Amino acid sequence: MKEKLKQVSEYVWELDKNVRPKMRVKAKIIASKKVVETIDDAAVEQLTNVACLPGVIEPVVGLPDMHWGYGLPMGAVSAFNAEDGIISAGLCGFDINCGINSIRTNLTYDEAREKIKELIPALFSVVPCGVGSRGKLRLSPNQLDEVLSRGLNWAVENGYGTKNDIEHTEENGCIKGADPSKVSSLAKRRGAPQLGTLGAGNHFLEIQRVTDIFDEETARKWGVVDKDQVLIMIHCGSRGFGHQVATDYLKIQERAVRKYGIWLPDRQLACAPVKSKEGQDYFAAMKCAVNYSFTNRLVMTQWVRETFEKVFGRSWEDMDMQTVYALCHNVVKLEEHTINGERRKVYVHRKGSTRAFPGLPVLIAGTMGTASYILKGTEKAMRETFGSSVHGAGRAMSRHAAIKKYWGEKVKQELTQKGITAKSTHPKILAEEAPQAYKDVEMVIESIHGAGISLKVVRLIPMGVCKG
DNA sequence: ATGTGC
Repeated sequence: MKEKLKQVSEYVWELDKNVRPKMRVKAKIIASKKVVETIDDAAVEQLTNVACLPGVIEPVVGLPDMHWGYGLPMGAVSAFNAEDGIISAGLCGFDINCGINSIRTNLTYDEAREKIKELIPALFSVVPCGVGSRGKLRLSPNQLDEVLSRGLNWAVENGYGTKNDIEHTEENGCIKGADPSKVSSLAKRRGAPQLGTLGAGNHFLEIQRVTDIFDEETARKWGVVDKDQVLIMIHCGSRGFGHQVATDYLKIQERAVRKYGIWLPDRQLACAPVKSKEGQDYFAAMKCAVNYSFTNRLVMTQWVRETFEKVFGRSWEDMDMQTVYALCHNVVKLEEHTINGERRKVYVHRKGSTRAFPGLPVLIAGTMGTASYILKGTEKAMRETFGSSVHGAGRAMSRHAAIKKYWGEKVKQELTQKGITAKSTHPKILAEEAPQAYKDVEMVIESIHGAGISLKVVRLIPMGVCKG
C-alpha cells in the first residue's frame, strides 16, 4: 500500500480512494519523507480500512508517529458525521483517555539534580506502578460513580488539586454526558482499587528540565520562563477501568455490526451507528473512562506535590507546582468542525492523537532517554487534521521485539550515562521501553511543526523517570 | 494498553 502514497507537499502524502475497493474517502499522512520511510505498510493499510466505514469524513489522517495498532494505527484521527456515521470502540482503543499532565515548578536543574537520587525512589514509593497495581484509595461504589460522572470536580472537593488544575485541563476535567449506568459492574470492580495508579508499558512519571524555549511569549503565559527550569510529566490512562469498558463495548459493537448490516474490512473496527443505542451507550461509558483518567492523573499529581514538599522542605504552592496543562490522546469527541465550508458536528476519533486547537497546549511525550515537547495548536490543524496532532515519538519496534533485542539493566546503565535516573518495577519494562524501540522524536516534531499543525514552544529532556 | 493468549 505504501507505494501508492502520493506526495502532495513537503509534509503531506495522500492515498486516493481508488487505491483499493470500497474506500469512501481518501486518506492522508502528515510526515516528512524521512518519517514516511519509518511507517510500516500494515499501518498504512489500516488507514485505508477506516476510509471504508459508513459516514467517514474526508480525509482519514495518519500522523507522523503512526504505527500499527488494534484496528487503526496509534497516531491517527478520523471523523464521522453525526447523522449516519458510526462511533467505534475499536477506533478509540483500549486505553481510553491515555493522556499527559505537565506540571511546572520554579526549581532549577541544579536544585533538582542534587535531590534526584532521593526524589525518584520517593516518587516511586508514593505512586503505585505496574500492571495490576492497586492504589491507596478505597472507593465505595457511590464514590466511584462520582468520579465517573464528575471527574476533577470530585478530585478537588476531596483534596486532590485545585480549581487551577481544573481550568488547565481539557474539558475542565469533566466531559459532559458521562453515564455510570452504562458501565459494567466488572469495569467498576476493576476500576475502584486502581484510582491513583500509574500502570505499565509506556506510562511514566518523569522529572524534566527545559532545554529550549522556542516561543517565549507563549511559554511565559504557561509559566515556563527559564532554560533549566524543572517540570514534571505524568503519562498514563484509565487503567483496568477503561480497558474493561473498551472490552465490553467491543463485544457489544461486534454484535451491532451484524445487527445493522455494516460491512467491515477488519473486525477489530467494531462500531455502531451514531444514533443507535450501541453507539450512544458506548459514548456515555467511554466518557466515564475519560473522567476516571483525568482524576487518576490529578490524584497522582497531588501525591507528587506532597513528595516534593518532603524532599525540598517547601510548600508546593511556593514551588509553583501548577498544572501547565492536562489532556488526553485516546478519545472520541463530538466536536464542531468546518467541513466543505459548512460548520458541522462530527465524532472525532483520536487514537494516539492529541487535540491541537489554536493556541492551546499540545503535550508530546518522547521516551525515557529523549526529549518531550510542549507545543501549541493552530488554525491549520483545524483545517488539515480535525484539530489534532501526534501523541509521542511512536513505536518503531513491537514490545515483543524490543524485549528480545534489549536488556533492561543495560538500558538503565545507558540512561545513567546520560544523567537520567530510571526506576521500574521490573527491568523488562525498561527493555520494552528502550528509547531505540521508538522513532526519533525530533523527526516527528519536525514533521508536525513543519506541517504547521502544532508549533514548538518548549523542549524538555528527562532527569529521572519512574516506570511501571 | 491490560488481573500481559482463548
